[in-house]
Amino acid sequence: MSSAPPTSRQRRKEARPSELLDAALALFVEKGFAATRAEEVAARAGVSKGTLYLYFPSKEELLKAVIGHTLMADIARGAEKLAQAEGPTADLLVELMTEWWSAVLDSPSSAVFKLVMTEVRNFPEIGQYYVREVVEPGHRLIGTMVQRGIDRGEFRAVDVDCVVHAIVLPMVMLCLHKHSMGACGFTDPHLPPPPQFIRQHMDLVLHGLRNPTPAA
Amino acid sequence: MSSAPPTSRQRRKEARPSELLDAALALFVEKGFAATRAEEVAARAGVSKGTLYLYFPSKEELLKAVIGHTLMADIARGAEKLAQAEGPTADLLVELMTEWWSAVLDSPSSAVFKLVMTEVRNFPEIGQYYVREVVEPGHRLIGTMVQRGIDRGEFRAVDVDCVVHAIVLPMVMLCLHKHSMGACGFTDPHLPPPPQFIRQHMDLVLHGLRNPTPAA
Amino acid sequence: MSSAPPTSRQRRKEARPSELLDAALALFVEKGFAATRAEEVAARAGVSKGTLYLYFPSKEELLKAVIGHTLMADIARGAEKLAQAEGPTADLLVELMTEWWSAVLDSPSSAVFKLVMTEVRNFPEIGQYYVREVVEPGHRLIGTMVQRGIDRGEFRAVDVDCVVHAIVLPMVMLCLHKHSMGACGFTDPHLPPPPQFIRQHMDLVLHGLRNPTPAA
Amino acid sequence: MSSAPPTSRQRRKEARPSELLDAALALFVEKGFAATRAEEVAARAGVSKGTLYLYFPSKEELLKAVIGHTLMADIARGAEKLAQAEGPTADLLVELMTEWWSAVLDSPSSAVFKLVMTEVRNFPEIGQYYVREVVEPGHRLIGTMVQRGIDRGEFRAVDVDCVVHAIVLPMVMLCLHKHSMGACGFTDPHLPPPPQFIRQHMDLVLHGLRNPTPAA
DNA sequence: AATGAATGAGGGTTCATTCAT
DNA sequence: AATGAATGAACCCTCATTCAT
Repeated sequence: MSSAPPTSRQRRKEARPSELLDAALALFVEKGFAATRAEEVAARAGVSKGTLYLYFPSKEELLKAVIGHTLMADIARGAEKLAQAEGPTADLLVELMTEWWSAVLDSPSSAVFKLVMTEVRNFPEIGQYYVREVVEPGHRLIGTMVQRGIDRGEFRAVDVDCVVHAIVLPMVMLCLHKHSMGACGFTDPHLPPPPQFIRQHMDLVLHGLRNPTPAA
Repeated sequence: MSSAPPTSRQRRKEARPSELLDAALALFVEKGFAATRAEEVAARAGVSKGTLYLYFPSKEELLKAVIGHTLMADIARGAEKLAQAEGPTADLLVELMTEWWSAVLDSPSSAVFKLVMTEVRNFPEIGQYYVREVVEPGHRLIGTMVQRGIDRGEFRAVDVDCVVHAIVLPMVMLCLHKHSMGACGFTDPHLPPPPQFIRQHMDLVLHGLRNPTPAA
Repeated sequence: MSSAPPTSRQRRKEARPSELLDAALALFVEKGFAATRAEEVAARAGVSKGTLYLYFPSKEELLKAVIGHTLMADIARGAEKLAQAEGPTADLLVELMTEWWSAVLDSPSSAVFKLVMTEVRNFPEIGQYYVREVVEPGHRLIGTMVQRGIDRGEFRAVDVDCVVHAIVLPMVMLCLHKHSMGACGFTDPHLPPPPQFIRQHMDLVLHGLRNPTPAA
Repeated sequence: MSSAPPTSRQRRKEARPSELLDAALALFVEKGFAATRAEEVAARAGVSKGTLYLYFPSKEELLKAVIGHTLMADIARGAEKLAQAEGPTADLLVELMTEWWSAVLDSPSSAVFKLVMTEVRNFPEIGQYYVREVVEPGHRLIGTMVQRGIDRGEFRAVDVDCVVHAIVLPMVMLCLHKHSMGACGFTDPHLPPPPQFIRQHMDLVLHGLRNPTPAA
């Protein structure tokens, strides 16, 4: 009955918020929230200034929506894969981290890290959201894997949280770098391309973890 | 002739730029460059709006001066210490890194990392300066130490650049965190206090480096 | 042919302009013309923004139509009654003024006085219309009655125009008050309810008119 | 010591708020609050847009200040004169009302009545202020005079409040008219010039008050 | 050298009006 | 006839910068 084919007008209306959020993310990360004009966001999404305000009540609400809208999908997808994994923990971790972070680095999600960093102090709600939805689930996931390695006798009995940080922080830095120095062409000549860097980094950390006398 | 003892007025005058730079660094890092009003900087430095423009021709020039003014000292000091060090490389690295980064984290220098990150894309000159004065000297210094460990047979023959990154990136993240999420009270409950975190992190990395058959 | 009973759609269509005018009058008087949004008028009339523009080419034309549409009927009705009246002039005036103004105060017509007052200076055509259709007929009507009282020896030979003003101005103020201070709950505690006020006021004025030696 | 002659800069700064308030009153009454642009107010006061905001934090605060700033003086002056008056009550009332309202009509104060009327519904605080500072003191003052006339046997024992309204409402209407229809050139041809109208009006009302058997 | 009043360009937001559906 | 998405001119307000004192 009500399944009439959506008119082009309707199709636009449904796509609009997403288009605006994408445009906003790109610009907020590039120039900063304060230095981005609402009109620029609209223009990049291909609409006029007024239209932006049809979908978001203010620039600030747009910012919050940007944070909420992105990452979600990627986080969920990562969680699933990690949870179902089988086999030697070290291999698993290397494989999954390499894959997941490579994907994030290639997607707009990578920009969110910088956006949160630059804007939390002006909009603390952003921080709450980020900790709850990103930091904690992520930390828990990886921590579980590391603990599994220890429990199985594959890893030394190290401090789990510290290892998680050692794994994650450089990855986050990579994301931050991509959207700051990296985007300006200041690519550190010592830095290999991301997937390779990630693998090397994981190897290094896991080498430090490996139990010299496995299940002996 | 000009060696008369400086009057309090003169002393003030010489201190002004530095006071303004400190104020500017704090505010730029807290609110972002674009969201910081020139008058706020002046007020925090205890002078009037007009006075700011007596010392810096524009807000943008003030930003560049802020970047240039800070870090310098800390970098130089660190370089000296590392260069003169003696003894087993691992111990040296742990000791010096712990000490230097702890100092940086406690000083306003730590803020510069965030400032560069947030503003490079709007002012690329900042990036050039940062790479030349901070990234490269720092990388070279630590790289030299790692190489020394390998040369002496203390470390495995790993990729030096990768190790340097593994050492440095989490430290930089710590600085970024301090001035973003951390400043909002979102302290990761898994994160130990900085000096301890640094030491743990260095231990982990160096454990991964250590040669199982030293000088065998 | 066209005498088929009007469908509900047609009935709607004919009622539309009137519903819009009522909504517009209420809102223009409440918030002022400039502060009223076209969409609010439409919403209060139960139609969409676009529909408003089907009936009125612009917000300004809507305003003019509002002025023209109201009052007309009330004015005409009052004129008729006054013209046919018989008996002692004082009684007639008291009776008719009390009745007519009470009716006006209870109807939306009372709002027009305020609307004219607030908007003439921005739309002078409103003033011309108001003077021609309301002020002059009204003044002439009451003036005729007063003159009749003087001619019959019932009233002193006062200045007719001045008396008309003395009668009318407080009534108009009552209307203005109702839609400004009164609508905000600032009812003057000294003010009796309208019909009683009108009667008292008429008594006072007519006491000042009455000839002490009638037809002596 | 601190009585240095005020520089021209200082003199301007002190005069500014007043100049802005005068400009604002004139424009708000002419075009209505909503239809007046902040820049117009500034321009009429001979300053730039930004300067307006140096003295008033928003357009709305400017409106409130306008109401509060005007009338004050005139009200106070009127109160004094009325209080000190001597002689037959009727003469006193005629004299003082004529003089005071003529003065008000010639001053910018007369505009405040219209401003309050047009804007109360959007800014109810205005109403509270107006009732407290203008309506009630004024009513009390005139009421006292009328009561005095009754007490001395000069006036009939009429309803005092009703008389006060009969006296005042036409005067207020005169003020409203001056700044609405009157300002558009729609001068009622039956209306004599204000001072004469006021005197005639007072005569009419007092004739209705006068006791036919004074002190008999 | 220091101040802070003044400026005016710039950016967020609203809303009358249009027009494809 | 009716809708409501889209537009863009207009308006409030901010703030970097200037300059008379």
